[in-house]
Amino acid sequence: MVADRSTRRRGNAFGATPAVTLAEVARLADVSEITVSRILRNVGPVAEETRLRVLAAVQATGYVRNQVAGTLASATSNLIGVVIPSLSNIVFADVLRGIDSGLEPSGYRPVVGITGYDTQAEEKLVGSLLAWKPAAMIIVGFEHTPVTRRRLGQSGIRVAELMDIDSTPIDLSVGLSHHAAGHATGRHLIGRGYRRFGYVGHDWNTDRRAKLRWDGLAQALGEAGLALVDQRLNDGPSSTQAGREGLAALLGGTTRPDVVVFSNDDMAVGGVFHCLANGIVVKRDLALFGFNGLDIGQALPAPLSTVRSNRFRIGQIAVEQILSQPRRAATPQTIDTGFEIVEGATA
Amino acid sequence: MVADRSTRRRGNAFGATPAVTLAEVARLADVSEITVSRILRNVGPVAEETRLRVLAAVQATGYVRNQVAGTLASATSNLIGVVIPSLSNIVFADVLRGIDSGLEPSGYRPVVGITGYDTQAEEKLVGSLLAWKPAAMIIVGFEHTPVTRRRLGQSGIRVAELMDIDSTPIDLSVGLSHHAAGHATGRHLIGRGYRRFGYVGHDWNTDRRAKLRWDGLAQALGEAGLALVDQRLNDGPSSTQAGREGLAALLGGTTRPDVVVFSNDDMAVGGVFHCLANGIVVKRDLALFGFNGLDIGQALPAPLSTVRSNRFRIGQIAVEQILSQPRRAATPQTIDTGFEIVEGATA
DNA sequence: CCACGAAATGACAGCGCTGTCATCAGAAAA
DNA sequence: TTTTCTGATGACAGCGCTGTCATTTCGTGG
Repeated sequence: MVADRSTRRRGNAFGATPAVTLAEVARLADVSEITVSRILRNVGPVAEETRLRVLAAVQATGYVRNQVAGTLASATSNLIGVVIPSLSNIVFADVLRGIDSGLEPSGYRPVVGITGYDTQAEEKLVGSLLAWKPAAMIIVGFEHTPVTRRRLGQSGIRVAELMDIDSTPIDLSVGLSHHAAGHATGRHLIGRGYRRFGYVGHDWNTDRRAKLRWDGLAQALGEAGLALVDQRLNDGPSSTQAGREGLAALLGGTTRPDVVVFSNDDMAVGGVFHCLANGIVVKRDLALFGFNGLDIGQALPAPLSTVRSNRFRIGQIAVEQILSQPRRAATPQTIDTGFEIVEGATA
Repeated sequence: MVADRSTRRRGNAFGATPAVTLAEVARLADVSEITVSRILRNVGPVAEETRLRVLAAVQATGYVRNQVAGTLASATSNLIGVVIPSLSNIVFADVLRGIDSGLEPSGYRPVVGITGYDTQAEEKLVGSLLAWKPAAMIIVGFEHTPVTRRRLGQSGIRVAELMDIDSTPIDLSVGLSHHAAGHATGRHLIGRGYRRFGYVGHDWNTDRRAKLRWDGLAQALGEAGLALVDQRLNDGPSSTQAGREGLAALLGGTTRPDVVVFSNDDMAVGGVFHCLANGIVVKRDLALFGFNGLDIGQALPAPLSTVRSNRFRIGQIAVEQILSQPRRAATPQTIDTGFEIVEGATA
């Protein structure tokens, strides 16, 4: 005998609660399912009386919409895949905040994945996120495996690559030119009279953008007939501690710089701490310069001289673009969110 | 005449790509859909030869699984709803990191929502996350509207409330006793000889845990026959700047404390900066104490004395619990992740 | 040479919802 | 009064997959 298939499964994977369906609400309100569906989605004409009756039934049953079924039926997802390298770095948390803030009024929800700066991990992640048929994907950077790039390309959905605009995007990129930021840093500091440049940085393999800034800086120096007098590269990720140690090491060298550019603010703050702990008067004895414009840098006893990247806006703008223009343009687009030199008091 | 319904819809909401289905892969590999499904999910016995043929077909078509359909059919979601108050505070970013790290090997994906410390916003969020029929929900804190609490309770899925264990959870709570942490702070500092306690804090309305720590501190002081000599409460969120200003205001008062306890490390770091900028020698002139054990505090010229909360572990443990025990226990559980006093050099 | 069990595969229905017509009152227009 | 809308509601099929049997195929022992 054939089992009763009509009750084969109930509740979720973990064998939880029965789950009220549209059908039950409809029965209770004495209307058809589709009418309930319409009311809950605010589409089509519905008599006020009916609406109230249905809403009461929803209330009474404790009905919770099943977006999974809805998404399948309508082929309209309200999920947005978000792929970021890390949450340890506040920069990406800022981007994610921006994304969330842009999404907030729309009802779209971010599904997040963290790659740990590993493009292989990213590949898997993108695969599993695409399986949810998200309405769009937002991903940090341009460094993807060929497979990732192909999948994103073929998905047909909008794909925003953030932070960086120094390459050609799959569909849309939102960010700033890190090369230009590095260059502007060099010009700015040269303009202020500095000549002996030092550099303290972190791992370029996982942070291509830091390398781009370095390139820009080096180019600006070259154009002025200058060159870095010394530099130190830590091979871990950026951190205050790494910046502190990096500056200590640099100052242990033979040539004393008059200004040190750090790969970012985290590192630069570490540099400030090194100076504080060693009686080096920042700016008078040694100028320091960062990148990002983090709050912490501005709260220092002497606000950090740095470049402000508009991370929050980058996330927000990406979302605005995607939501306002749900189909890809014929050619890849790039949105430059720019940057500003923050004078500060350390350089 | 009736339209051809078989082609009524194609691609996603935004009218994107055609989308390859299981059926097409099956046709190409000359097997049934269910066989393809089994192979992709690694279930049931399958001939190696068939597997290879199917995988080749998957490759050839560029097939991407549709988790939405799969979830609906199997009533088994691999989404986990995550609700946090903010990402500006690194503490919650740490928790989210912990969650992600715990989820990573399992294939589950976090769907994130940010409340902005607003329980009304949380209510909406929880509603829309539950609509995705997640396998579980992870949420920060105990402060929910009655509706939120009811919905979470009735959902039947596992619900983890994080950070705090000073209330009875809906299902599971993972965190530390903030009251105990505050109390331990008081005992510790009293033990080191401090008697004139000051306090600099931020808005308690949005951070109940800070209030709990204050309560514990006050209690410890009371038990020793002491009381706070003065305090300042900023009514915004915690920040380095707020801590800096708070300490300045406190020191402008009439009674000079010998130690100042801050509501957290962000605030305390601001306090350190104030001292640095005003020639106050930390510890000799004034001791400072924080809470959280953030990296930034430990990278200061003199490492901050504080209490380490194991935020990353909290997220991780919550996930481990949920995945290893997918059904609710008969009674609510609480997991204490504890805390440690970090001696540091500022108190 | 046949029965039997395990391995491999398939048929079928249905998960819970929504898009697409179709239908049916009642109001407005003719 | 009849026609024509417009507003309100419903019937139906199907989104793409997976759970549940059912069936086929083959190796092995009697």
